[in-house]
Amino acid sequence: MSSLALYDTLTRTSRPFTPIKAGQVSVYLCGATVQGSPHIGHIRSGLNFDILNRWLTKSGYEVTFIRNVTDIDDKILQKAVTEKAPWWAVAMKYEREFSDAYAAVNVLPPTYEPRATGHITQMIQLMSILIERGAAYAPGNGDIYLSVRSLDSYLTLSRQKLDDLLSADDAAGSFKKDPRDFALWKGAKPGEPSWPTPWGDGRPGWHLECSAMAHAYLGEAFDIHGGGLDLIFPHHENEIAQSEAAGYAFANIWMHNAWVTTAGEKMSKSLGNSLLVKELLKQVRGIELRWYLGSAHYRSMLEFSAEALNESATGFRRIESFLFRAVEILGTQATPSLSQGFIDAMNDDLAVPTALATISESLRIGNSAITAGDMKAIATSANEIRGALEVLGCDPFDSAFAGATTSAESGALDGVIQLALAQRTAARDRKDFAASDEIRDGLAALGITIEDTPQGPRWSISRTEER
RNA sequence: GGUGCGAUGGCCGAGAGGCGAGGCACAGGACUGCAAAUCCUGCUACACGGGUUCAAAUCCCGUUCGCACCUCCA
Repeated sequence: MSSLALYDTLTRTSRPFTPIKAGQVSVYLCGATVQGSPHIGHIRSGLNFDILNRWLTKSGYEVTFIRNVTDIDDKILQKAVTEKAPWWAVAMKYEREFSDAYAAVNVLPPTYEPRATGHITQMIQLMSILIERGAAYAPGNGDIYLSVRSLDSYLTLSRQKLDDLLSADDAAGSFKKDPRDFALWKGAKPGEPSWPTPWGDGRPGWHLECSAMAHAYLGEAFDIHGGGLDLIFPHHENEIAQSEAAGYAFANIWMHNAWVTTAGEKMSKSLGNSLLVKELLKQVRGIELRWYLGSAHYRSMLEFSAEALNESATGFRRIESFLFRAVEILGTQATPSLSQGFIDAMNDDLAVPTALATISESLRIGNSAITAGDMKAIATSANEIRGALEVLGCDPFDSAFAGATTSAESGALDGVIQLALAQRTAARDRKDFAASDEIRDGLAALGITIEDTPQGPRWSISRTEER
């Protein structure tokens, strides 16, 4: 039995995972800043860490999974202006879109999903500690800055030197003691939301909320902190700075997922609508989108293409189809189990691509077993495949993916098709192949695929779309 | 300027000193009335130049190219 090793950005090595408290794992994932509709890059992050969550749970840990929502920031305020709506309505609208997108690809809800604006008290408390300890200062304009020169260490995660950084262009003429100091809190501006503090009215800076909320729900030290690669600097560096300056040990392991890229480049928010989750869900099912986004290793860039997505979806249907056939033949649902190969792969820093190879192997064995009529081997393969799909969040029998049609409707549809198939079988029996092919072609034109098996004909909805 | 990541067959995509990952596509075969589905077989790759080693896709040095971050990006 192998044990879990995870890659830690801080040490740049993969190392054995040992939780702080035996049997329990605490995870903090930087979730969305709800300033626009989610694209597949955003959702990939949630999905990669959902696989981590599921694997930890499957491995027997009790997981506390916190994924925040940052519902106040500059871009949300800008958006409120362009959308002519209150900032809180904008934030809520996009938060719902994120929730819908996560649900569509079967990302499990986190244990708790704290919002930044709900934790102003904790932020003020954290700032008080930082000011008291001399790590932060209020220069009098309403802003509060963290003094990076006062820190024992800084930039350990990104391995940069403070003096090598290009200085921020807003540094000139500001109230900052050092141009690299960053704002924990921003003084109130006319027309913008603000909250009262001992140092004057204002609103949170970008980084403070994660330190405050991680502390609120996971305590001074926790196991895993995750997020996108682009958060390493400045967001995570600043979280570390704030938290350590306050005397907290903070995260034990840092995990970062890579991006979805297009034409070799990181997706940006100005890219248009084509890669929004809600658009792609018009092309493939949620389970297929998940299979595609989850198939690359979380630390590898995933180069998006419509062809790759379709190819991936086709591959998934092949696996799914085996499970459906296995259930028909066995007359019983597959019981999820895990092969040793799959376990070893997942334990090796969530090596999903290697894990997928084990599914392919099980699939080949399972399909051969169907041909051979080897019930025991069919069951073993089906169980292993279902177990693997469950961990990857792609179990086709998961109620999360239940279709929208009612059983009455699908029963009626099956009845109609069975009638047609009976006609076709009769035609084939009298060797009237012109008539039988006409029926098959007619059904195909309606998007229904017919396969002749030793157990008789079976039908399925062909989901392959042109383009 | 600083700090990282990467380059693998027609395509996608793992691996990280020695035993051909896997998938897709393609070709041949089995099965089929023909298909579909499935199975079998084939397709032997690691950017370039040096070096270390009995052995390098993997380690070291250099080069080229690509990508990213450097204070409100997942």
